[in-house]
Amino acid sequence: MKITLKTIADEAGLSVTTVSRALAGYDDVNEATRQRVMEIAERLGYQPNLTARHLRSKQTSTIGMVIPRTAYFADSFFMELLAGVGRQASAHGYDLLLSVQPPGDEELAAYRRMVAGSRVDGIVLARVLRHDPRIAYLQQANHPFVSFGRSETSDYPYIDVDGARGMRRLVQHLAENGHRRIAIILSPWELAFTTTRYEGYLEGLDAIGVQPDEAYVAEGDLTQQGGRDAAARMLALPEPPTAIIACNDLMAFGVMEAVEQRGLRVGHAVAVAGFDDVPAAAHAIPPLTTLRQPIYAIGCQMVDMLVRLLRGETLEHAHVLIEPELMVRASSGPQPAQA
Amino acid sequence: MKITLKTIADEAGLSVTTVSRALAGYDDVNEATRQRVMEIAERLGYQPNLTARHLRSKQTSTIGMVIPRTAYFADSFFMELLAGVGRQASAHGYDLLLSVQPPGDEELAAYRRMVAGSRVDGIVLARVLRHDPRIAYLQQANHPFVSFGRSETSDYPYIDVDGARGMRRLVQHLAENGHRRIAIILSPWELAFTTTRYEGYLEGLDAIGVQPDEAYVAEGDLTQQGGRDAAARMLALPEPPTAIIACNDLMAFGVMEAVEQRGLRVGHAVAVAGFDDVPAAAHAIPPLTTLRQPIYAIGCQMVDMLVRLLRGETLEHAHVLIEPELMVRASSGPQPAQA
DNA sequence: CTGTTAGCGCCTTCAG
DNA sequence: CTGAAGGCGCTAACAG
Repeated sequence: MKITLKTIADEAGLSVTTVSRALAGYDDVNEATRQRVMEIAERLGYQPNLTARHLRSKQTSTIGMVIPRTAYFADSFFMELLAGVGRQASAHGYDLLLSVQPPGDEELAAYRRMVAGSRVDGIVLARVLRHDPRIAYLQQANHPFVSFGRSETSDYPYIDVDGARGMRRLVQHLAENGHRRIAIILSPWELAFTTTRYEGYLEGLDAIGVQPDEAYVAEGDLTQQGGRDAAARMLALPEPPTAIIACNDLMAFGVMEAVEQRGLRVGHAVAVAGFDDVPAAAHAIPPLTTLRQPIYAIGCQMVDMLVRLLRGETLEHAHVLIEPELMVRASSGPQPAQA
Repeated sequence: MKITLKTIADEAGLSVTTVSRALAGYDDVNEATRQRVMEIAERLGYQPNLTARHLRSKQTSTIGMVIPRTAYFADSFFMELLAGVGRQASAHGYDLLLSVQPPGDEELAAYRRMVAGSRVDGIVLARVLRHDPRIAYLQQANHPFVSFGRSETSDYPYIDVDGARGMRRLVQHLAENGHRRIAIILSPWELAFTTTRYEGYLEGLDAIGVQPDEAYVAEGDLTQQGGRDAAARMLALPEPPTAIIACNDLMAFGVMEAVEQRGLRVGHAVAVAGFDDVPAAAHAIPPLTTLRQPIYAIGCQMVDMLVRLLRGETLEHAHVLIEPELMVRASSGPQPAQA
């Protein structure tokens, strides 16, 4: 038998209203009455029905997050983000509603259920697309959200890693190591960050006085396999690149495979670099040079922003740009680099 | 403005009831009427208020999970479990409600909110204690749940890794490599699995005809630091162990540190083994011999069990025991082992 | 085939 | 200081 306000009211010979107010700490309740109510509630182990409360109050103290069930779920990106989001949500007294969905229509439907179904107060989302239907929906529904990643076409609160800056820095680093033929394996174009990273790459080349070469630009699918295939094609060119940048670490691991399959040594004949700094990057052989995204911290910060939004505060900094940290490791030789 | 059944009812000149039934697909609605209702709902982008529906139906299609915010959260245990649980919950059409809490009273309170607050249909929990107040609560509240781990004192549906069997196997492996002085660094006693693993260790020693020695048994705290300290003490004994088992990989990494700090070589002078097979185990130097727990798969299976429970089915196998796989790697020499 | 009534459990006016 | 009434949005039983 569930204990409700009514149970307590009957037991105390009071009305539900009074019990509710006594427990809520209103000051228009006789102190003796309150004591009695509290005592009974305690004894019966009363726990308010949160569903009912949410229906009434139109607030849920819950933050929503939809996690795509994709092939490249294998990379730990969402898990780490989730850890940060969960951690900080907890700190602010929020729970997390999670929906794991195959990307596409079902994913969008999950957002609709959460938002229009009044299950969450706000939403955190990641992996922004250039034309992102989720964001279009959330904006049109006027529902609070913060995203990891930005698209140029519209304005909303986000945190993003400054991919352009990171890439410029990386190209510079490779140039300092003597490289001129620097290739890049991009992420799919529909991902918003692809554009900025590509621009950074081009700017980096420009800064070192190198003409971009179409043959040195490929589009990958973020998987290790994809990285390997793209790299294999490039290495078969008459003038193969001496350095290959991949837009994530997973593809970079694939690049390393391709380099070795050609009988070349990573960090010597060919420099390889990634993006993310997943845990495995430091343990790869050789350790992978990469641009570190502090995903856990970003998750925390997104929640901070979102909670402020939910409190009705206005964000002084609605657009946060974080510089990725260049982790120089042995994969980006040629000269022996320290781990 | 939120679109509710009433919005549609007004628009269509019908009662809320009829609209509800039309959308729910009842067959006592005029087909023409249904078409009209559906059309309007579609046009207005109607989305049922799930909170209201849950209140009415007393079902939420949501599975709850409370994640402790502990020091040893750093190990990826909960993240991997969560991935499995999320994956499979999604497959069954369930969402996940997550509450990250500091362990202790607040943790229990989170369970109470979820259960008594009617926010979830069932609960998945992990890291069972010998006397686990969460389980006591869930049993008393008669709320469906499945746990990863068992306690001997009471009966409920669980999945567990057969720690005793794993330890017997591991001790045997070490004995085959010539070890007789085999030490163990246990997890805290309050964790239910500590007992079974310790028993397996003792049985393993018995099987190879070795008398257990109290000096070779220590209690660790599951952290790397803790493993290092415990191992350092043992290695300082007049007759130090030649093999050290740690109850999780994190502590095993600490053990490896301690061994090296004493100027000894892991896998040669001293064999080291862990439990879990976290991703880093295979990449450690030398790679760590360990007992693999298929945590992701266990998460999936727990949800399968739970969903069956929620459907009112009875579980033919309410107690599932999984054998951990012994991953033999170089850390458990003496003779050079293959990775 | 459709509408009225009722209630899930809670909270917030508004009377008394 | 306390209670009655109303409604959040939805659905089920019962009339008509």
